[in-house]
Amino acid sequence: MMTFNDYKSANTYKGKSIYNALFELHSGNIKTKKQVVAVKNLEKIFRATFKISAKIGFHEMSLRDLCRETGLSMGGIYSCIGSKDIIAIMVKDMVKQVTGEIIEKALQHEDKNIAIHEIITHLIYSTAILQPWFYFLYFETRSLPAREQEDSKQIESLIVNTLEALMKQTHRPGNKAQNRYHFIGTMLLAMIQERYLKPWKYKQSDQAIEDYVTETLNLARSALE
Amino acid sequence: MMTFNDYKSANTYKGKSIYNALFELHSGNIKTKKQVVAVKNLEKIFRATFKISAKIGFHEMSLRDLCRETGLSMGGIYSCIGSKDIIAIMVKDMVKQVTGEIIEKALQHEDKNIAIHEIITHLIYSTAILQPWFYFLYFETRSLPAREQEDSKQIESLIVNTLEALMKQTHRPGNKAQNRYHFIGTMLLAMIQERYLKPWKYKQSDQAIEDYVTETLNLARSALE
DNA sequence: AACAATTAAGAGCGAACGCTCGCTTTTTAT
DNA sequence: ATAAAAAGCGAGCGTTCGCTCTTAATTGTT
Repeated sequence: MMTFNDYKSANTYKGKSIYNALFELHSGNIKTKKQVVAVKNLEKIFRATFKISAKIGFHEMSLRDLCRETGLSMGGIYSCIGSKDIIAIMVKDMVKQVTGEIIEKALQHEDKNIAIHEIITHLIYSTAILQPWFYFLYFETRSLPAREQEDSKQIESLIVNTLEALMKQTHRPGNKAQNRYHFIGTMLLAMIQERYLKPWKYKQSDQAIEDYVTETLNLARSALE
Repeated sequence: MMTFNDYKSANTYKGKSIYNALFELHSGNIKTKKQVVAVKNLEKIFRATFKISAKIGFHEMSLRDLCRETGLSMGGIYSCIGSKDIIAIMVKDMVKQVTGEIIEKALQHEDKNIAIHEIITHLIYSTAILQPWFYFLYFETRSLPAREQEDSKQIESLIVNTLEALMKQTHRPGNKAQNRYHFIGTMLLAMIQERYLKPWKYKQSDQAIEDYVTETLNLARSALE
């Protein structure tokens, strides 16, 4: 099994690079011209947003809170974002992109069992690296505009439906699990989410995360027998 | 296995009775003297709160939204609640009481396997009957005062720890699951929560809920083998 | 019918909200 | 060195917030 550190060092979205991706994805909403400047401030803004929102929620976070935490002024913040609400949309778009790429890549495997393992493993690792992003989207989906809310829910159903389809394709006759694939897919997603939704339970995460993956894969195996 | 309808008709907290319990639990915060009047309005207030908060979140719900949805005035609302924030605390207290009673009752069984089954079954049934209450608490725990937040998290850990302890007590030597009881307990809680956190996936709930219980019990069984 | 106690109403309060805009400072190019 | 461009600043705008308080209506009792 791939270790967390191996995955991390090969990952596209660690450190500052995610804010570069964000800048390219949302250049229309960003008045700041020069990418290096925008990226520097976007990092401040999103770090602060995650920190404050995790404690009190996105809507309760005022832009004055955000000024204090980032060290930027109102004007500085508003030259990097279109509006407060757009922050949430930007998070959704990043999460959607990351998740989509993981699934697309996994589906290229001939062996469907390997694909299932890869989706579970890479999603648990990715949601650990980008924990604040995934956590934020889960709790703030409701404050997105309706159209973006749909988008957010589709990320979830893409995961479950992909897992379900892959499990069906590995179906061996005599296996008792025939009609439970959707339920098992749901359970696997729930376990992926459990890990990034309750960070206080998994503080020493880097050490234990491979065990978490192993246990989750074991659950899948025993449920499928 | 007990059917949902059997459980429902024996349940203490269906219909108006939950608001009577709420009135007795929080009489200190309620200015309205006569219980029948208070209960009538509390029902309106909590129904409206759940409806609006589920869509946009508790903090985004203004008291003017609440007036519109309940048909009450500001004065009418404030004679039944101490403040907006106390609404969230009242929900937390109800959920805590309901969950505590289920676990306490289940622990009276001699047979630990029956106790485990009963906790899973009754929690899934109860969280279906009181879905808006449990859903609300999960998403709004962050907007509670710190002390009440702790209280809310303890409800979760009580469930997981109880399940873990019971599974340890049923441990048969030769069983491979020795060190996984906590993880399995976590998974079972995640499946209980999955059901009440994603209501749009389980609209036809009353029909399928017994299947959901069966599948969850199956997961527990296969994980423990 | 008269009166007291209770409940409902909703205008209005100060505080805080998201956001704008005129201005200053810093960076870049010439 | 100088001018132009970009970034950063923060007071202040109109609005909305949670909540209070006076007043009116309703209810219960005699």
